[in-house]
Amino acid sequence: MNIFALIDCNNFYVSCERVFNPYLRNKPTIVLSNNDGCIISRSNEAKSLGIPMGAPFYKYKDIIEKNNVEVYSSNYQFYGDMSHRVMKSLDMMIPYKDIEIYSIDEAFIRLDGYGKHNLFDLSQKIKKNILKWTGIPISIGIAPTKTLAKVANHVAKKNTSTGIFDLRDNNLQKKIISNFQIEDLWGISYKWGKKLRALGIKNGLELRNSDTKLIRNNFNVILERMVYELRGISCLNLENSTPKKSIMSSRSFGKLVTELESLEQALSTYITIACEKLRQQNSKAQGIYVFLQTNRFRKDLPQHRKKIKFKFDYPTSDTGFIINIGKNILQKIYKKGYSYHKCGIILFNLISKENQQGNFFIKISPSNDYLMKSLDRINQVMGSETVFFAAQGIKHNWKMRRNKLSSRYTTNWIELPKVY
DNA sequence: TCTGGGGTCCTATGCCTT
DNA sequence: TCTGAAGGCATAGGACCC
Repeated sequence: MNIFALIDCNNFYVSCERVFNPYLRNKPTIVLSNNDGCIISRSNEAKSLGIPMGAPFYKYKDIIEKNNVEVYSSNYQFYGDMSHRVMKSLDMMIPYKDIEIYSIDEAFIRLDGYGKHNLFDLSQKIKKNILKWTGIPISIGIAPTKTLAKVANHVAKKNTSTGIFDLRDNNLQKKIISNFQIEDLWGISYKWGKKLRALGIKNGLELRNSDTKLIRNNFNVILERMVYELRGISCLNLENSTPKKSIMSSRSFGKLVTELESLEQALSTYITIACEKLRQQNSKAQGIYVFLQTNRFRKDLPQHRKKIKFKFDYPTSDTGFIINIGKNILQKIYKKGYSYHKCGIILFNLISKENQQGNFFIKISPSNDYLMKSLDRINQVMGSETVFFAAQGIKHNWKMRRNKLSSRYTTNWIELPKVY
């Protein structure tokens, strides 16, 4: 029998901040997105104040100030390391092949072989150890399919004192999903929710009971699979981690930018970041998208947004080469007289370095590969941005806002927590 | 003043070839 | 040489996830 469990960290970013700052415990706390734009993680206390997920920060400033809500800028270096600790802990209790790291704060595990054991006890052990080893509280949902494990986890978080919920029983499944609004299911959001409601399908049970052909014709194979998953028939297995197929790097600017020179600096920086990631996974890119946009929320300002795609003559991971191409494209899409809010790049059609095809007409010198390797090594050992490209500039007046940043407690010697 | 960043998969479409 | 059917392939865009 298939048994899946979904391990999900509770209010992950807030929980990370609380690990090294016990003062925050029981205090309403939120974490903001990049550029301090939106609210992307909330403690339970903050949730009960009515602060919604994904809301623009500035719209809730009043409530936040009135209730002394603690506010943090997002600190991905720190959260990434904490995530790694959680997954590593899991790895110490469950065979590696039975774990799928699904996102920064979630993992699916397969527990087929544990059918005879008491799964509740096992779950309790996992939960207890992860809290002890990392300081992060988690919830666990158990079910015969991934989709139902998601549902179970939701119930575990909201309606149990243990943070563990077993949804293997067929009748229990029906009862629980009949109380699940259609949009609360994994894979269904606003658009499809609206369309399903128009067909008279309003909750999980109604979707489970719907005709798969009807769903396939009106939607797609993803939703059809979901109907089966809700019926307890597993269609989605654990997925192995594979190298990325595209890498994106972009940021909103701290303030609006008008001059091409600043845009070029920002773009060069994003290309540098993306290329580092590219080389880290041993890949080369076959093309790049460059995009540039004004702030769509500023109705009072003229709007301009454009993107251009460019295919390289041969796969590359050479930062300098890609910066040159990126800057050329930027000059084409830049129009004077607009205030820009964001730019970025996507490296696409990534292939493994080993599978790189040669080119009859162009001699590809390996020397730049060595140069990039040295550059990565220096920055790894001496700290990021020890060596950088002149095109990135020095002043960086376009840098994003991060006014309430916590320390990188676990990844930077200077910022280690201090005990007095 | 202030609205994130980074991904994946699927389908429709149009062109080309058989 | 023309025509229509059908499949392959690339691409853009839409939907979803955290």
